[in-house]
Amino acid sequence: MSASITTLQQLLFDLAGILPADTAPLFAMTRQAKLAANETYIREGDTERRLAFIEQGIMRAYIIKSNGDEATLFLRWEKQFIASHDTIIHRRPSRFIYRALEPTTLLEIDYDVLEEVLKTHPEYEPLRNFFLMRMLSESLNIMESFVTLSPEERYRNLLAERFDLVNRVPDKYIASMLGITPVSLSRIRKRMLDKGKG
Amino acid sequence: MSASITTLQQLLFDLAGILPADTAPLFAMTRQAKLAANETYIREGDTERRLAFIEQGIMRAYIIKSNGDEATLFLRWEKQFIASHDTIIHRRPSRFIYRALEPTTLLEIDYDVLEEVLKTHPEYEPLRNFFLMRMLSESLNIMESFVTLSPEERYRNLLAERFDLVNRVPDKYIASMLGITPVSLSRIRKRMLDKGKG
DNA sequence: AGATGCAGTTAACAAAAGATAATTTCGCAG
DNA sequence: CTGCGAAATTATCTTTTGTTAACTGCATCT
Repeated sequence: MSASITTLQQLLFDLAGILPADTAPLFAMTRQAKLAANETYIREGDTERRLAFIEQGIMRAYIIKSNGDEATLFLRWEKQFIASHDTIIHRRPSRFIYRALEPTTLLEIDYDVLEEVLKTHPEYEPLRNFFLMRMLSESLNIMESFVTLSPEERYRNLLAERFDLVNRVPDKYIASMLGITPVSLSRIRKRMLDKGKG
Repeated sequence: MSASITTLQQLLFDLAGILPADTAPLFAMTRQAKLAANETYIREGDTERRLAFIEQGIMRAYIIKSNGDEATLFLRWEKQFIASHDTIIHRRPSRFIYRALEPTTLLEIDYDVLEEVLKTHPEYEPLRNFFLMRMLSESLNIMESFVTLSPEERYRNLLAERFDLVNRVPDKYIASMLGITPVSLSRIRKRMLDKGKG
C-alpha cells in the first residue's frame, strides 16, 4: 500500500466519512508513476487528462513563450496535486509541460476515468471538490502576491513560507515563478545580503 | 423569472441534462441582490460565504495592502461568478472587499445553503464543479500572464480580449490588476500611442 | 586530471517602473 | 452652466528590471 493512498484515504474519511475499506473502487483506478530527475510527465500538445498526487519529489509546470524562453508557472511537491489543467479544464492539448525536478513518485489517475468512477460512486465527489479548491486557493494566493507585492517581497515571502522548496530548486525556476529574470533575482539576493550586513 | 436563472438553468441542462422544471429546489434558495454603484457587497472581516452570479454590472475584488493602498485582484462582470473566496475556501473572515463599480444585479446563494441543497440534490453537483473550474481557469490565466508577459503586453492582452471592460472601468483599477501603478499605465498608453503614430 | 556545460554572479548600459508632485481633464452634483 | 473633486497625464528623479555578455564556481563525464 503506497503512502499516498493512505493519505488520500485519510482525506476521504475527513471530508466524507468514507472508510478506507470502502475506497477500493477509486484506488483500483489509480497507479503509481515513477519519474527520473528531469523526466517529462506531460508534453506540450499531449491530450491525456492526467491528475496526480505527489508522493515524493517536485514537479514543475512551465510553458514555452513565443520568444522560445521557458516560463515556470508553478512548482508542486509532496502531498500536493498536479493536473494537466489545459486538458482537464478546456479539453484542449496542453500548452504546458510538466516535468520532474527530482526523482518523483506520483499516484495518478486519468481524469476521464475519475469521472466514470464518480458517476457510480458519487460519495467520492468531495475529493474532487477538495483538489479543485486547493488548486484555486493556491492560484489565488499567487495572483494576490503579484498585485500586492514587489518582486523582492514575493521572494521574501517564498523564503518565509517555503524555505525548504527554495533550497531544493534551481534559482532560475524560482525567478521565473516570481515573474523576473535570474539576473534580477541574483541582484535581489545581493541587496538582501547587503542590508543584512549593513 | 430573472434572466440569470434562465441562463443557469440552461447551464444545468447542458452540464447534467437537468430540465428547468427540476431546478426549483436550487433556485428556491437563491435571491436577487441589487447594488448601487460603489456599494460594498462583502466587507473586510465578513464571514458570510457568498456565491453570486452576475446578472448585470461589474464587481471588483480588492484588498487593502499593509501600506493602506488598495490592490485590485480581479474584476467580474455579466454572466460570471463571484465568490467570497476566503470564507468559502478557508472558512476564515474575508481579507478581500467586493464592491460594485456600476449598478449591479446579482443572483446570490449562501454557500452553506448550497451545500445543504447538494446533499439532498447531488444532481446539481456539476454546477459547483463548473464554477470552481471556471474560477480556476481564470486564475491560472492571470498567473500565466504574470509569468509570461510584461506589463505592457498584459495591457495589450486585456485590450485585445476585454476591450469593453477596459472602457467601463477606471484605469487605476486596471493598472492595479496588472500589478503596476496608474502612472505607469498612463506611460504605457502613451508609448503605445506614440508607436502607433510614428 | 582535464574538458565540458550549466547555474549563478557580476558588470555595463538601456528601458521601464516607482514615488512624488504639479497640472490637466473629466464627470457630476449643485 | 459652473465649480468641485477625483482620475489621468505629465514631469522629475530614483530605483529596479531587462538585456547582453563576461566570468566564476561546481558538478559530471570521459
